[in-house]
Amino acid sequence: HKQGLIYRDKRLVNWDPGLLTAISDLEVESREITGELTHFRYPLADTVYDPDDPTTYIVVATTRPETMLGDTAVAVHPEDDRYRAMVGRDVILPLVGRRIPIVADYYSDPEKGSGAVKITPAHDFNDFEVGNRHKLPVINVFDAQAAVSLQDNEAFAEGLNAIALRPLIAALHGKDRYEARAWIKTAMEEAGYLDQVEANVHQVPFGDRSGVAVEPFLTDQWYVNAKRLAEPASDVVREGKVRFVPEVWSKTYFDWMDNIQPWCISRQLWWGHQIPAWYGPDGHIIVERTEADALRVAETRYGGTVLVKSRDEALAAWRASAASASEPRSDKAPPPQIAGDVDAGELDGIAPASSAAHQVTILYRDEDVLDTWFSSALWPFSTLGWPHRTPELRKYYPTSVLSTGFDIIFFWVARMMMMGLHFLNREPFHTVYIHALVRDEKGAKMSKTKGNVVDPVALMDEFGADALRFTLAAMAAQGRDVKIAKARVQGYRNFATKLWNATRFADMNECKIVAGFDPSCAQSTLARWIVTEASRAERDVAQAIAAYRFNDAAAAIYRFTWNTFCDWYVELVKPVLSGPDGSEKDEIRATTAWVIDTILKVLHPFMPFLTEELWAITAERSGTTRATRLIHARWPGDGPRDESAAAEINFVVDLIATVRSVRAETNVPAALEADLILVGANPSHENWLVRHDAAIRRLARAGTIAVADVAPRNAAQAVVGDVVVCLPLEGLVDLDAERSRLNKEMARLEKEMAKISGRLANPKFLEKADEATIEEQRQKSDETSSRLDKLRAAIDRLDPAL
RNA sequence: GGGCGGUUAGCUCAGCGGGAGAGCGCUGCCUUGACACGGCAGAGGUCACUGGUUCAAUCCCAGUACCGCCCACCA
Repeated sequence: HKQGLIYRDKRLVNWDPGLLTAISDLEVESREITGELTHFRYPLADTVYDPDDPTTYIVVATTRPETMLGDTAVAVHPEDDRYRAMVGRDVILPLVGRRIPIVADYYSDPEKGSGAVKITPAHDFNDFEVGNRHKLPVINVFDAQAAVSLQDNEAFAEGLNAIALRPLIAALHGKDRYEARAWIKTAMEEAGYLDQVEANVHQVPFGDRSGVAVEPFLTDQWYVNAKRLAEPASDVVREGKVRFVPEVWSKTYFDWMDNIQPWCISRQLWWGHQIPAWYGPDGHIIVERTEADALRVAETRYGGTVLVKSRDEALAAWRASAASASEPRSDKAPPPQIAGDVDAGELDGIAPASSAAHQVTILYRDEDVLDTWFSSALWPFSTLGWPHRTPELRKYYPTSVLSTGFDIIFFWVARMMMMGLHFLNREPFHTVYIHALVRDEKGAKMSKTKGNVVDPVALMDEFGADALRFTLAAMAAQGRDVKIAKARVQGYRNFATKLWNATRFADMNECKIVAGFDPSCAQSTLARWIVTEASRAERDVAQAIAAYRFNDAAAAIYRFTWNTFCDWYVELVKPVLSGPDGSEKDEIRATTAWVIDTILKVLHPFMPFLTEELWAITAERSGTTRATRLIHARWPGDGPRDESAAAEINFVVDLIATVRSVRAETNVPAALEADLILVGANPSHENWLVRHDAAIRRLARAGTIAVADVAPRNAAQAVVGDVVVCLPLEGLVDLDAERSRLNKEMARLEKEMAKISGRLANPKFLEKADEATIEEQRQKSDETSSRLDKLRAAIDRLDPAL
């Protein structure tokens, strides 16, 4: 206040006649209304009105006929030839009799209505601006409830014949705006000034709490000079000290900051920080942090005793003392009525209190509270004990990342930036992460007032808090809005159950945590492979989180846990765990426990409750204790990698998957253990087959596994890398199904091959594409053609004629 | 009216210059000693439309259509 940043001003505000308060744009909701556009004729002054002669009047159109009571001009476009001659003349406002000018203003749009527009500065934002430009009087014709208020309305009566006005005032004073609208239309029609009424669809703003049409209304309010605060707040984003993620949102921020308007911060509500302003009887305003400070200032100013009372009491006391002060001078007009609800400013001019030492001066505190966003703007530091220089404030301000929705970039983010820079000279955070907005099933923004809120508690009751949290992370892709899909929450609940069961499996197989276990020393390929995959998953998740790509992070840990760990590792390891005790079994047990630990750590940010629980349970079952809770545990660092182990297991996985697919498609009975013959296997393939014999037999439902130089006839066959796997099941295999399966695969590969060779045959491709891409295409070409050769051979071997 | 965004499998959504993906749903098989909130195998998409840039476009650019959001709007 003392720096001139906060001031009191008389302005039009969006007034909610239901709540009797000024409301912010955020609380206004536009609705499409089918109404009427009423065209009135305003007769030219000093001319005889003739309904049949359009040169004797000017037509204006309005959707709010009742506002005509407050009209103080008619505006036409300066370059509109139709009205050029009329500019500077006056019209007589019908019913009222006020003489008002025709002004030229660019606001008037020749394309709309008649091209002439009535100007009501007290009840329309644009008209208010026009009024300022042309120094027009501002005539408020409504009260706070949006009822017509003409009785004792000096601005309205100014320059008019009071006696002639009486019938109009008697008819309209106190009438609701809509009743007044009807009355005026009728009266205008009866007087011959109604030109026409046309149907009209237009947007009308409603208060979203009261459901009442908002009315522009003239009041005294507290304002912040936001422009002065916005400049530094804009600069820190331009200079990169504060970054928006995704970056496009900085544009929204700049749009707001560059066009910032004075910010009305007073609200006529009960909840909130009460404005620390005290009014004295002479209209002086004292702004101090506390009432004690205000009293001290007031005592210096007024002398004597100063008391703070309620507004009503203070006004009554002032009125009484003003009356007694003016008594000896009976020629002075009586003090103006205290009108309106918030018009302390109108008290200017009331007789000042005497400064005699024995006198008592009454103050009252502003009853308004601060706009909720003003209070919220202080959040980054007021929560840390500001204005005191607390240790918390020193340690935690500035904060780091603000995560919020794009709908409050204006209201909250921008204001926190302004306040933080103003009060602490430092931006409140370095990154603003803008997430998507959850919408209802129709795509509408959730709103407490509309009641279309997706209830998170109900979803949590049904699927668990972790499932909901994971869903939100998985859907956090940086789009605009998200429709919450229940099936998806359910899917992630299933994921939680899956992990729970996998952990149970490990427990049943005594996969205990081994203190000091070093996964890089594991000997078995399975262990080395899963450790490699876990390390990859950890890296993927960490990178995605660092890039604020939470959906990618969630997907990476989901895939590893379910598709790699549960679907393959657990299945491959079963023969070992149910086999004889020994060093391999011990190692697999320890590795399994280690991998689960890694999953818990990496998954913890997404499913904190489940993982924390499992963290405790697994330790207890292992007979150990954890150094910390999971939430405080260290994120796993880079784990070891072993690409050759990965190649080996990938071959086994590929083999099993292929055999399963062939069996299913050629209708091999599920219970049948089919023998496998591998053609084209090299020595390491043979090693791998021996090493994983049990797992392959179990997972591929295989009988014996053998290696051969030549494929048997009439067997089902499939290509696995460089190897052809055959299921010699003459009589059991559906050979027609097998032939069509192979042909389908051929067709797919041939299409692929045609694409690749077309590319490689194109000289421009070879000339312009980068080398890595060309090399990649060559490799793909080799792989595809070798696969095609094997498939062709397989189809040939199926032909019984050969 | 101004601005921004979207249009990819039946549904909800990722991907975004060189092989079209996930979850749910759907089809077939499986009561396999962790899990039926499960397992295995599948089907399903000229990536809205039209033109352009490029050796190459679902991806970049322009336009069209439809959908949505924000701002303005009570003539």
